[in-house]
Amino acid sequence: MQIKEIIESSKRHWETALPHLSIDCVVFGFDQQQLNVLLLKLKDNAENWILPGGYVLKKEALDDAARRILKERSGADKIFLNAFNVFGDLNRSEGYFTEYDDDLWHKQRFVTIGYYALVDHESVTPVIDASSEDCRWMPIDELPEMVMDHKSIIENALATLREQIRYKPIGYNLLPEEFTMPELQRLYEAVLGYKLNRGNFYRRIMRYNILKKLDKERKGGAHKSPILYSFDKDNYQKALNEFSW
Amino acid sequence: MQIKEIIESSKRHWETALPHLSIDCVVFGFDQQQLNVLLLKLKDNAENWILPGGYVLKKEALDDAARRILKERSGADKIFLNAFNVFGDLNRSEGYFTEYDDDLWHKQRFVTIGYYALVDHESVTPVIDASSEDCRWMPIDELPEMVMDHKSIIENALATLREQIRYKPIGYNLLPEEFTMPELQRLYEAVLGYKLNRGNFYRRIMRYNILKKLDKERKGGAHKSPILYSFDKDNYQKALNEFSW
DNA sequence: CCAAAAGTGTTATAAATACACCCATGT
DNA sequence: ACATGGGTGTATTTATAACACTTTTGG
Repeated sequence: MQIKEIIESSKRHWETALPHLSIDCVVFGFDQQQLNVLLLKLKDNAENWILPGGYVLKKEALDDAARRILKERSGADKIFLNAFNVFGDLNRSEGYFTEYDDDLWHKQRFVTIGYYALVDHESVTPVIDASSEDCRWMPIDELPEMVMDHKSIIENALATLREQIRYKPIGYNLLPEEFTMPELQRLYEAVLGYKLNRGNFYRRIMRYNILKKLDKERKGGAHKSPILYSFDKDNYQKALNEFSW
Repeated sequence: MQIKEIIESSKRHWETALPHLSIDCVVFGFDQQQLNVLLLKLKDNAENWILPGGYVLKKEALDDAARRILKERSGADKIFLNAFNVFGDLNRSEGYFTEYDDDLWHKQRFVTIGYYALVDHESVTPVIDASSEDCRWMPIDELPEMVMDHKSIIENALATLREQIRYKPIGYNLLPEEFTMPELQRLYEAVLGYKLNRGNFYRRIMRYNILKKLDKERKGGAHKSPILYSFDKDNYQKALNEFSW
């Protein structure tokens, strides 16, 4: 980002957003192989990547801000969003923007709200905005160097996701509308980080009654066409509200 | 609180604290009978109670702020503190302080970080500060009318506590240094809201290996003196870090 | 003696885990 | 033919729950 652009955006932010408060989104996406996180690379910031984040408008609810930021960054719309932690240490942005004036927006002390989001990999077109030189999916087990405490924010989000998956269904927002059983299983394995037994997974998933079997198959593979499923929205929501997985 | 005092504190807060950001503490204490929450009643605020809360100093980490606020309000020192959620809706403080000028600190739009704290009931002396007319323990199943969204913040904290107790040990900060097995069981029952089987509870607790049996008993009861225990700090910490309860 | 506490035994039930079998089907 | 997918059977282990019995002990 050019100095001029930074100064410009700084003025705008002071006028429109709540100071000292930011939102960082850990956006998880699944590409049928592995779990990925959406990351940005700022211009002029060497090799360091950054979480898509933003600020809360003065008349905007926190959750709405997270949704807006995510939409701006990824084009993703129907998403599962959850505030999972707050990061408010003093030293978390130490050493950044030191060469700028103290009234620069970005140089404030920030408390950031960590949101994690589950999005369908396919429905997302990473948007490279004015301040970024790159925006892309990165696999969670090969994260690049990251700015400030952003890597530990991701690890914290992943730990939360792994706890959640044990007693709440996951997948509604990480998979396309229609998907197959092996795809769902691979998603679970990617989140948990280990293999699951196929037969047991099948029975367990079926027992929770959150799937609708569609009357069609995914053609074109090299082998037997797998059956397509979609989530039963009502039962899925019901399962989300209980906590007994 | 007198108008004059409000105006005074307003000036001070603008100088020392981060705007738009507050902390509210749900302080749980156990009195051998039931689970209680520490609540305040503001002067001039009719029948409405409020959570002990405060603001984050400009050069103060979030967790430190929560600890400080709690110490000021309760005198409690060695406490278990945990940020459990953020409350950032627009309408959460709507209708308060409407009769004051817009530059009043308290009239800002606030995003509040909810912390829950577990404290030893005995070690706390509720402090009635300048702005409060009352400060006391209230049982969680008989909460009074509360200001803004504070009642739902408590319910959210309690739900979090009930989830936590299923896979992490609870009690280190809710019980005195030395305690008996029946006391620990009553604590669990108070948190969960239902009775547990004694024999099974005994075995389960023992299996987790977090208790040190002391070589003495609690004398003076009407019946057989129960054995005193304390927590084995190392193993307790280890159990906290795993997540397999 | 009585009531609470401590510790253990037993049994039923449910859940998790690991394997294995059979059938279907697209190339 | 064969690799993948769908569906089910089954045996083992582990966890949870309900209940009961015994012994100890303070008053």
